[in-house]
Amino acid sequence: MDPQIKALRTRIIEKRQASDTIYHTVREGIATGLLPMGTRLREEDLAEAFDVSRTPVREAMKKLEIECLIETNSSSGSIVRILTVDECLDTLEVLELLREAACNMLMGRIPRSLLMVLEQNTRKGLELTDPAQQYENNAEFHELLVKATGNSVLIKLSEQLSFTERMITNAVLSVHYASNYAERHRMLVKAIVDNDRETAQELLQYNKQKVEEYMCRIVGAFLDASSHHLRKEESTLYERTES
Amino acid sequence: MDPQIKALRTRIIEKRQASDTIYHTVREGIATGLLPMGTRLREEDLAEAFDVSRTPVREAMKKLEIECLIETNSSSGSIVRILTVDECLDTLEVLELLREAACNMLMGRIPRSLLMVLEQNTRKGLELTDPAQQYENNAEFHELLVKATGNSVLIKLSEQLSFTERMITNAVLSVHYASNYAERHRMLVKAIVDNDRETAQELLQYNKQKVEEYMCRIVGAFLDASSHHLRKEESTLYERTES
DNA sequence: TTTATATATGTTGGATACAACAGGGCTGCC
DNA sequence: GGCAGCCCTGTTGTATCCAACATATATAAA
Repeated sequence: MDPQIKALRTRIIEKRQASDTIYHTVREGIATGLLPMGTRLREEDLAEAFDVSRTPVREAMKKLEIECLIETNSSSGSIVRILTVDECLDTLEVLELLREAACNMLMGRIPRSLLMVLEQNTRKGLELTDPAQQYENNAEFHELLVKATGNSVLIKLSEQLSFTERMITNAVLSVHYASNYAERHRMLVKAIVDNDRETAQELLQYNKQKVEEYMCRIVGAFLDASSHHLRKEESTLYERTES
Repeated sequence: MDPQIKALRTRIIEKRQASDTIYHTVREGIATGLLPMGTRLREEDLAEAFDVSRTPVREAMKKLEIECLIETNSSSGSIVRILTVDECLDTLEVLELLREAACNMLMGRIPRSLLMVLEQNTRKGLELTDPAQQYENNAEFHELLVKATGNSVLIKLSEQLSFTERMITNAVLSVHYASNYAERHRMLVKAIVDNDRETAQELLQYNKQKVEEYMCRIVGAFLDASSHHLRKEESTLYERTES
């Protein structure tokens, strides 16, 4: 059994179904990079690691499959799905979109209680220097805003995409996350509170630019790591849409 | 066994796993309204309907569960999840958002081949009078645009939300879908082709308004049908964000 | 009559055994 | 030596049995 799989060994918490525990644990393992893309996931191994039979493992696998986190080949088993560079870029693009939408939905109507939490977040963000922590702080900031919209669907989709972002970030941790973002976060909050659409738009635009830079650096890291996946050419977009 | 469950009886297609067939069939049943919200789904019944054991049924159920299409209570069984009015509105709001984003991404760069398909779609749309067909035509239009972006994540999320939209529409089919939309679709395509952002924005704005009206009518229909679920008050938003 | 307890029942959760299938390696023949 | 066919092995797919748990019900006692 792979040592990574062994590391998943977890006491099945009472009052929670085994398949749930397995699902969440494996999912977390994928996000953190403990189970890197391409890792083989044998049902038997997982069953042994969690000290259960294959049945709950299979249920967990089916859940992960529908989320496109693993890929199953009936004869050769499952692996943690390998994201292409395109998929990474697409994910970050849409995530950015949703976060922008959250800001727009909150314009001029941010609750005071949230404001304090945001203040706390950005204050902490100013002090952080570790890129991994900065990333976490940044993600938390946007998560707070998304949650504040109260739109359950937006919240759910954001969670999904943030998960992938986390996975990507952990996969290419050598790539530093854009720094100096905390100050901009403060300004963004102020703009939303003041219902100052112009400034907010400006900041979001800047943010978008930063994310693009970030994406480019990720692509670079990916291409260094594995040259199997190539960035799609603009021209292929058209071909693809013809089908 | 419920007659609805019986209606699912399907020959298991060779070369496709039973759990897959069950998953897709039940999912489609939920979308079309054959299995209305609240319908009880007993594993045993489904197993009998598909002439398999409970095992593949359970795997299918786990998939549906992770998509929030069914709700499972370990002791009393599963039901097709009952969407609250809030969730319906949230879904339509985000779906609208994604479709807008697709338009923006395509500004000035719509491939000619797609243009012809869109033309075909809108021409057909002008002739339709049946609200159900109009809805289908409308959904197809946006789906085409979304697919044309080539962003796999956007496409996937749109599919998810379109599914829910379909479900909602089928659930309250008495509510007529906004009509006279086909002509606006034509104009929108033209604006995208011409990179005429102003007109596009205007049309999208108008569209948003229409969708809001549509949503209001759905709320009305829902409240008529069941007064269990109430529209959230604005004030609760703040309370919710404090936690 | 009411309440508490025990029991019966319906439903899913988990374990185990077996089937099916694909892939690789080995052997035998050319 | 090379190639083809067969068998073996590894892995998932499915069936079936038993366990657990919650709910409803019936019964007996206060």
